[in-house]
Amino acid sequence: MGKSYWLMKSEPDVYGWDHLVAEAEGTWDGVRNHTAALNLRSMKKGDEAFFYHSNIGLEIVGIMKISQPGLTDPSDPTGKWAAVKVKPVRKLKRPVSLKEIKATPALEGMELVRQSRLSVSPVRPEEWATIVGVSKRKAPGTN
DNA sequence: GCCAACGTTGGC
DNA sequence: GCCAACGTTGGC
Repeated sequence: MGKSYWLMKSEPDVYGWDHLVAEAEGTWDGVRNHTAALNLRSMKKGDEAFFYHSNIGLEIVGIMKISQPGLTDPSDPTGKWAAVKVKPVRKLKRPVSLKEIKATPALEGMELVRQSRLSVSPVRPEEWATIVGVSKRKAPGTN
């Protein structure tokens, strides 16, 4: 099966892109929502994920890859919740904001938009390509 | 099994 | 700070 794409949210004042880069490899744990956990369990090694800054920033800042899938959440004493390990791949040339995503017709079906509270969501290949494309262009309204 | 109350997340 | 969306809990 081919590579899948994901979007993972974190509050940057708690754990942001720079934290992940500083660590070189991070454990994505603490997810306590069944839909998000199901998505975590569906990840395969080598899958790629957008790193999204929630609450502060509200934008996709970088791309990471799943380095170790199928882990048990080390922060969960019951051992029922899932986790994965991730490595940073690259920072986007410029962040792509939620506002811009919502303003892009090709992205209005994204889980990020449809279910805003979901912290780990799938991204369709065409949506992934659209966002990467947008990140290579100049931000709207700037010169 | 239904549903009201409550808690949490996250955008605005 | 507010509120909508969603999930969980507990009374009945």
